[in-house]
Amino acid sequence: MQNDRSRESLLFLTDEQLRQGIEGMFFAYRGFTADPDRILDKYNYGRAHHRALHFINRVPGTNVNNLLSILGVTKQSLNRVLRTLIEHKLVSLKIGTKDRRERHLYLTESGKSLEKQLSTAQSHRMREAYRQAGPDAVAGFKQVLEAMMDPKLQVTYKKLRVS
Amino acid sequence: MQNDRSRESLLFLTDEQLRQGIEGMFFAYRGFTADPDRILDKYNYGRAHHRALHFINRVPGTNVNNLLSILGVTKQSLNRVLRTLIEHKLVSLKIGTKDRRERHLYLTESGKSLEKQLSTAQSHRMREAYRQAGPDAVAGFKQVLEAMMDPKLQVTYKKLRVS
DNA sequence: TTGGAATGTCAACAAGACTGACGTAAAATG
DNA sequence: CATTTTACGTCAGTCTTGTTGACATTCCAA
Repeated sequence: MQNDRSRESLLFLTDEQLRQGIEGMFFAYRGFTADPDRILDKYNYGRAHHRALHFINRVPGTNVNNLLSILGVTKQSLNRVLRTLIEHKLVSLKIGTKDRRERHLYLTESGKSLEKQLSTAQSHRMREAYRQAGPDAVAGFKQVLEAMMDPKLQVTYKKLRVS
Repeated sequence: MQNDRSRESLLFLTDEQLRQGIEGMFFAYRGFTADPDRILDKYNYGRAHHRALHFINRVPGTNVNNLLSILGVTKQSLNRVLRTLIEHKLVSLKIGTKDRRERHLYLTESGKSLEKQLSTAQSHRMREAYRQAGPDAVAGFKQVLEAMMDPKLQVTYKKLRVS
């Protein structure tokens, strides 16, 4: 068993297999973003807006620093996106009661509505891919994705899972 | 069996499951590009250069149009990248013998060397992720990725596989 | 009370994507 | 042979999203 396992592990990790994984990630990510991108275009937003909406929805009341660490961009970059979302009333700010330096972020009703539109489109493709591949494949898919993350992001990812 | 299958399929496709897949793709893609990005930075290149090098290496002698359809960008965008790669002697041009309008693209020795550096770094992470997840997980990973692609890109992806 | 943390903002810049328009060479076609 | 189409390059301008650096404000905590 241990031997079979080892042999298999050695065999299946050919350069060709790895290359397929690399190209798979590249092409799949294009598909992954394609549907939301079309919706965002209509409202003159970009992927950065989508990401902000997604994680504010996911962690309502998050402060800016927390969001920054999830998104992995600079505050200046996030701030520009956040400013337009606030101007357009998709995101609302609440100044912290305990620590009044902190700004807590929430989606407004229209923010929730757009987020829903985007996640529905993205989930639809994900659902179809899951359905085609089957439950076992999905389990494997997630295992590999998780193992591919930087350790810190892996922690972030898991935290989101339980919160 | 059919019933179990159906029930399982319905059960495991919860919103939470789909959301995890979405966030998994987001965080994993960051890991996926992190190592090559560090190398590219040192040479003042970007991801666009990496992608061009990767696919020219993968399909030596490809013409510009074919590369465009793989990368899914405009010719102006690709041209900018290609121009610097040619100036820096990482890529060489050969005018087609049969159709002299076509430019066939090849990596030079230094081009191959940089591509090797990049793909080694990227493969290393992929290999580790594969090793951690195991062979069955890898098979599932690829199935889901493939099912997530746009149909046209799925064809492109498969063509690269056999060529 | 003062240092540092959290946040915002201004400015400048770069990569990398886009559109649109135009030019050239060569192949394909009527 | 004349015309059209194709392949490719290029110029110009715009947009999004990222970066760094500098500086101001607010306010918690030592």
